[in-house]
Amino acid sequence: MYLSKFQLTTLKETPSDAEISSHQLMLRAGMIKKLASGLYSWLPLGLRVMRKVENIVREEMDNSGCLEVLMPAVQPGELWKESGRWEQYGPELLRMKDRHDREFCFGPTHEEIITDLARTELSSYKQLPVTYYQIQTKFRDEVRPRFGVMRSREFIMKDAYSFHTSQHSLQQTYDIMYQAYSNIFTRLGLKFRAVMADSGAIGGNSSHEFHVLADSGEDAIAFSDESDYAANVEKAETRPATDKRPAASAQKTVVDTPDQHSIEEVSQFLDVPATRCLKTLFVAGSKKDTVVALVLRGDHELNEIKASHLADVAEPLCFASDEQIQQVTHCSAGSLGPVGLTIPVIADYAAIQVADFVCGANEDGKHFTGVNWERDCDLPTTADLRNIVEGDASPDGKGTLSIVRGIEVGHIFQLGTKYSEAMKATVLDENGKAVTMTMGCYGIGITRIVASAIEQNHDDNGIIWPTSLAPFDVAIAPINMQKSEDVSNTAIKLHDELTAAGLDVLLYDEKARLGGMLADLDLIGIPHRIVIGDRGLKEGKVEYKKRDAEESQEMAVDEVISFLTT
RNA sequence: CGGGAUAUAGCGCAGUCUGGUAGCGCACUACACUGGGGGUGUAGUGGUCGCAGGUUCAAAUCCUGCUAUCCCGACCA
Repeated sequence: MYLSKFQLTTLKETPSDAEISSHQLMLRAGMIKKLASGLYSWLPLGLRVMRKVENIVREEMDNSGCLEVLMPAVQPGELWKESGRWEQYGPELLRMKDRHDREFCFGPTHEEIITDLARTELSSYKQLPVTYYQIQTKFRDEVRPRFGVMRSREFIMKDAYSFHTSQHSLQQTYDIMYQAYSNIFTRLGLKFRAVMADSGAIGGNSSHEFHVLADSGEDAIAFSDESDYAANVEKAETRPATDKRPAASAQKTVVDTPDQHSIEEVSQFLDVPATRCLKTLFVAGSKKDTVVALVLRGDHELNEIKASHLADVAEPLCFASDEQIQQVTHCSAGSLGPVGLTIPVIADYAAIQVADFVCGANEDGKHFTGVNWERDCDLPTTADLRNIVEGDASPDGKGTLSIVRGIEVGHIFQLGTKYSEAMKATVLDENGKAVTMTMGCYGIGITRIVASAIEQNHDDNGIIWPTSLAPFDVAIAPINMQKSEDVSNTAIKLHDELTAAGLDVLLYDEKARLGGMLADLDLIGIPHRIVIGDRGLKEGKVEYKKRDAEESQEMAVDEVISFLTT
């Protein structure tokens, strides 16, 4: 491809409304252009990358035995009413009416449509299992679209749906999809992790999220250094400690702590590490007008989802009001502690492991030091109340946990019969009896992958594409091509021969100074770059540099060709 | 939906307080010079100042209403 026949519109300045690197770089490189909030046009350069992602996904899905279909983006409301989601789905569902006043929506997902397809197309167990997939535009009317195509309203997704007559068969396909997803992200050249989702709720391996690792990711994920365990931080469980609590060595003492409320303040004021301070939070109980005390180690954070699942605690979680706290303790939040409380007390597993701890004295401006469970107050019931932190033991008992940030780009889960039952999707089994099909569902955010690949691979100069995603494989930057026949001939020769060898080559044949060319090529992230100049050609050499290499190297023209094509 | 901000050329911004015929940088066009990281010069193109009303001899500027966009929060696959 000659640049003069392509379209490259790069920006030197960063558009002001782009916050994260991938968004800024996609705009600067001229990959996308915003049309309205959450809506983007894909320009030629960006589309090339997206097609690469699509093709890899498509190949791996095909290799896994899935069948590609294409369903309408606009869907009749009728089907959504049948599944019950017309009412359930909030304003995120873009609803509309046609000229006959019939209701439709722009599909945010396709369970209803595929289930309708399956119930009319499939009639025998002999046709199962089957997995359909499509690569298609979705629309979700996000409350707050942001970060460019990372969280846009219209986006492209690969969604797949499988149909089975047994849980066993579903599990088999699920495992195949898990492997296919791993293959896809490996081929894309991305650092990723499969992470357990909904662990506990449905149990077992019923749901996994696939995350691309990047510091700017919206999710925090915990993984073990010695096993495959990996989970979303908000879902990762902590376990009761197996060690014995250290023996008490200090006396319980009341100390004045005027105006010291937060753990940070108290810990600094008394010069006691936060790990030896306990924080006590009052929340609404599950019975009306009751209050429950939750006790956590000072350096830990309450996990509101875990807490709200406890039988004694109201769901959703609701913190006690100042009046309620006053009623129970005659003091205000900031001086609360578990000593002498008459309301139910639930402590986190880690909190009861602390000896000689600091806690509020339930009296304004006073704290206890040297408090010990059992000796100074009853041992409370214990539960998993907190967010897991770096260094915690892995819940599977193997290794310790590290925490990294990730961008969710894939999700596989077992749907069961939620849709097939509501929509009466059945086939006849061996005995000629109608059975409701069991379903699985597998999504990959195509457009989000493009953005997350950039989040994971860029530097100050621009994007560094993994080779499998790059819009072009090789870029040729000829110095003064318009004036030097040597340079021009070599550039064209390189372009033609590399292209003939099956590489996507971009020849910078427009008039520009070298600095301009290099800045452009670094920005758009082409993996291999060849600079050609008269000076080097006198020695028969051109200059080759890999995008992420520190230094360039001199090579003979033929050498470069064989280097890049073998 | 709550809080905050912005809207002037394709992009980044000044001008608004104090009303008087639209500015700067980048990009773009033409020509010349220019071999190592967005170079220089000369000459150009491009804007009914988000929209609608009002005040005024006169509105980008003051007033009213609306719309769009962004940020923080809540919500959410």
